[in-house]
Amino acid sequence: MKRVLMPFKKRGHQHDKCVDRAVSAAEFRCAERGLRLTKLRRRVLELIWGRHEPVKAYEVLEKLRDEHRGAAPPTVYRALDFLQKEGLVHRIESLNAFIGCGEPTSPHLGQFLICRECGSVAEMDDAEITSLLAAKAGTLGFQVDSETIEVKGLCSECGNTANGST
Amino acid sequence: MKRVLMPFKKRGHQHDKCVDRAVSAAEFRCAERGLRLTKLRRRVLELIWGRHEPVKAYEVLEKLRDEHRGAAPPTVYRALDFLQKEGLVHRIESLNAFIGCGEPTSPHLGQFLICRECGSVAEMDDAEITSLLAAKAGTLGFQVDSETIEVKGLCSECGNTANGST
DNA sequence: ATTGTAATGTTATAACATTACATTATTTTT
DNA sequence: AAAAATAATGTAATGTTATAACATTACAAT
Repeated sequence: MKRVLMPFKKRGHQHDKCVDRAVSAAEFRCAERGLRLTKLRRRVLELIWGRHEPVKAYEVLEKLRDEHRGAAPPTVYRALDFLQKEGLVHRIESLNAFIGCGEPTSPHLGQFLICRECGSVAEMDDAEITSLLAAKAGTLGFQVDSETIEVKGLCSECGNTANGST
Repeated sequence: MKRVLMPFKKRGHQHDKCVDRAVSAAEFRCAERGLRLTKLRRRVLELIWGRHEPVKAYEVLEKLRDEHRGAAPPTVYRALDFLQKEGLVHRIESLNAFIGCGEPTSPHLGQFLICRECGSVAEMDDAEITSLLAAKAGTLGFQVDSETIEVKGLCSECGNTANGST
């Protein structure tokens, strides 16, 4: 019942590590479930993990094309569908973009905090929020299946350095 | 600090009333703010209020064209931008669609409950949810500007009649 | 070897949204 | 009332995001 699946990352952190961790986790998940993390899928996952910001499908496509002639929209969207279904990436609905999942253990929906300045995203999966929302929905007789929660604002790093200090 | 801005509506309710109320509210809001609810904007608002379900921009466009030759995508999107900015309609990000605001007093973001069976939508604006979310975001040093909350599930009417009773 | 299934290739198009610039309508200023 | 300024709309083109439809290839199971 962890709450923060992916915090905001500092500029200049060792990002290779993040990508490696994500790919290893994906390999483990797929092995566990008897699924194939093909070269294509792995590469799309890496490209999504290029930054801690949402990445667009057509950006992935463009990069993919540099190394894989014949890549087309379905190539990317299929890989993304697979990765999403397995909980390895999330779609950010309000941006039409995708981001690597901070903790691809079991598929889940997260709550996303999106910085309006730097674009970075943190992922939470907070049970209190989910259950409060379910309770409130319940008062209207609504049974919740899934939730999309995307919050925009200012991350700590951008908030601190904004037109003020030092 | 009302919580339910628009409940689920029964099949067969007097929907004309809903539309009239929405248009009147819009007229009032615009008068109050010195804005022009032009014929076009009013008509787009009516078309969005055609159902208690999200309506797509190109659906509006198609209907508009029946009565207004020369309607084009910008015609619709401009009207929708205006209506959104004034808090008269909301955009449902996860559906690329729009829905009339249940209580267009002051602009706000709502929390939307979307039935997977019948497609109807209820709108809440629950301060507890908003403040819990802000508090949780705060623990990560994140300042919330705005939130997108869209929940999918089963409304009471569909839940009751689903493959079970009677 | 044959067959079944999953994955990918390929072409085309659907669906959603914006840019850019011309024109018209309305309000404000003189 | 005329001129100027502003707001709204018309129009054409284009940009962006996503899927449909069908062919082919890779891999696994028998």
